[in-house]
Amino acid sequence: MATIYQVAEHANVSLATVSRVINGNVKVSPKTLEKVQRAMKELGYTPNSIAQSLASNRTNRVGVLVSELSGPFFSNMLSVVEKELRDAGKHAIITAGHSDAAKEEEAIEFLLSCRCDALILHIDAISDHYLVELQKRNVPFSLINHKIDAIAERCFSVDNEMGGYLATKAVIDAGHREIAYISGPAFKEDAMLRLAGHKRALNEAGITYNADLVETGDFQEESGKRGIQSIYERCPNFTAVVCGNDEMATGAMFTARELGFALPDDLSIVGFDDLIFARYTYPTLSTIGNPVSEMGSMATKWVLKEVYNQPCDVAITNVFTPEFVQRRSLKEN
Amino acid sequence: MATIYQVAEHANVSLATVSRVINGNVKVSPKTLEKVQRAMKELGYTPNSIAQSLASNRTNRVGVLVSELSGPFFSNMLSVVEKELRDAGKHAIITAGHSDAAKEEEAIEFLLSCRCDALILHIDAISDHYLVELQKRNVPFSLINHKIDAIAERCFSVDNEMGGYLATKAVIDAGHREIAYISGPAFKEDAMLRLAGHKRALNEAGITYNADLVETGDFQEESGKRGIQSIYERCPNFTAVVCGNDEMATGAMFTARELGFALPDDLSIVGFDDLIFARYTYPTLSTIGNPVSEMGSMATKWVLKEVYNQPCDVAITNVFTPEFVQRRSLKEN
DNA sequence: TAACATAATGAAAGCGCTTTCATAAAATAA
DNA sequence: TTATTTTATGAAAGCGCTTTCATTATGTTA
Repeated sequence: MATIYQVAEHANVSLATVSRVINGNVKVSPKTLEKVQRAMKELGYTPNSIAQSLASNRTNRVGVLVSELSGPFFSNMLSVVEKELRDAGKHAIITAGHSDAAKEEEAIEFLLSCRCDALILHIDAISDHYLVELQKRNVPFSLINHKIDAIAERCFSVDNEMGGYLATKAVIDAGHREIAYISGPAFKEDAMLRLAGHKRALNEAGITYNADLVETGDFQEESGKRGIQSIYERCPNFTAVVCGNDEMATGAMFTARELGFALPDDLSIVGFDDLIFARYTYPTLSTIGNPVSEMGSMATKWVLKEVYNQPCDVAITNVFTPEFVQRRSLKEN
Repeated sequence: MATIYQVAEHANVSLATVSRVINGNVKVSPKTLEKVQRAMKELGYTPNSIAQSLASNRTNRVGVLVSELSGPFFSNMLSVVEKELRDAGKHAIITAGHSDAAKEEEAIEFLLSCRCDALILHIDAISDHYLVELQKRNVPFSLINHKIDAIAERCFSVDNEMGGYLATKAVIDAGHREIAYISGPAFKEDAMLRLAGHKRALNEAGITYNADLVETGDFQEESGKRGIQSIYERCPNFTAVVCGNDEMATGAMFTARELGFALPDDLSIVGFDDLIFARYTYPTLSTIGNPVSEMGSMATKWVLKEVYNQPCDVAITNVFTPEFVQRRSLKEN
């Protein structure tokens, strides 16, 4: 592989000049520019990014932490983040935190030890305190799906309360009054916000909140099965169930059938997230669109702008508004 | 961040000695070893991987090319590959080729320009010739889901012919005789092998192959819809349809219902790949398990062994045997 | 034209490591 | 003990770039 020295010699300039045309931040005369570019082309030169990083003290690495690498929720987001970073000439170093505080911190330490220029974090368990501390270690980071007021400008999230509200409102608008709710775990902020939105919609419609109609799951499919089972045993007369996410909704669908409900005629089900498989379930799942890719994109743009000083063509949006996605699993009552 | 110099000074040895304990390949006396290790700990030293790469001419980067970053088929594989590489201290640089020859070549050039030590490739469109040429450019690579006899030892694939055979055999064993087939595109080797397996199963059962019962799709859901529609218009009396992959199977399911089939009573459907959503469809999808994660794992192990000379604890398997996964969409006729 | 400001270029140091080669210390043989 | 081999350590070059600072070439003003 050709080096900058060979290009310099071939173009009959110094290597400093070659470096300048590579980086394009300092002016060189049109004449030498052309000479150098021709030399680079003739030698098939590509800059050695490792050497660039070492000399410039920029690794061009961006650490990305998500809950899971596999699974439908994140793969779209990763795909977007990765693409935008690559287009900007940066490398994504991707890790998973598995919704566990210790593992998440370990993953962040790993990313720091890689000397990432910046981090894009989707965390589930780490305390706000840790993140505020992290800020002081002068590695810039942006946050997805989590909002901390102290650093709101670098947080990108969906309005979960609004999403919860919209889900339940759609169900109410379809004529349902006895509405079960399977929530995500209490320690997850988004789960609690969605539940809060549910309550607000009930309240607005003058429906009294009934704790017997609510069950707490863990966002996994199995807990959707258990959730609907428990609620059914307590009060079997609900006509709709709103779930904290799509995975639990598919579990609820499964068990609802086992319990003898015809779907969607006897029971309407609504999810949250609009995962890819929401279109494959039967009946297809009505849900709340969670713009996870858009959040990823925005978090990436923030990093490119703030850390790498790249111009940003769109306005930075921090909070995204969710939308109800109508499919077949919600039916008029 | 502490550098090797500071560690050397703190431990009162030369930086060459520190380098030796970091890499552990040359012997240092127990006494100095201990001194250096203590110094490293006290200073909180972590080696700068960029500097290591520059000096050693090893980037510790492994390029990974898949068809798509998002979507269920690859996310599991990526998850496995990424984890195994990280555990080995390597970085994965991940790209997508989008099943297009030009884009795939471009992606490979990109990975080469990143100076990857090795590549792990899942290609759809690139010619064998290109790959054989690539081999001469002295970047080692392994191949997933594609077999080239000239470099078989670095190819990791499932026995697609066998998979196609098993799918159709299961349908025949369930008593079906009029079996439709929706194939993947003709230019994809795996699609053709699956179809060949289908034909073999028919042949073995004494069923005459009827081209009217076969339609070619593109492995996307929509083409499953179109495929079953076309076949239905030609000969509407089939009782089962075998699909080249799960995506087309879900499309076929959808349109089958529109055509008035009750599933699985009037029509059995079998897919291929066992994607995550095969468990969410209704009825749940009988399919062929494609060990895509295992192939990814094996391709990674091959790279670690051959390129980085790391010991490998398991035997290298090049060809994986698929298995039929029984669910509800296949019913006795 | 002289005097000065400005733009373009080059020389050289340095980024944090690895690795070769030379040397000093320790172990072994005679 | 001395000579010889083996082992551990250090000095220094070099990996391919960026960047500062000094220098030269060019342009501007009076």
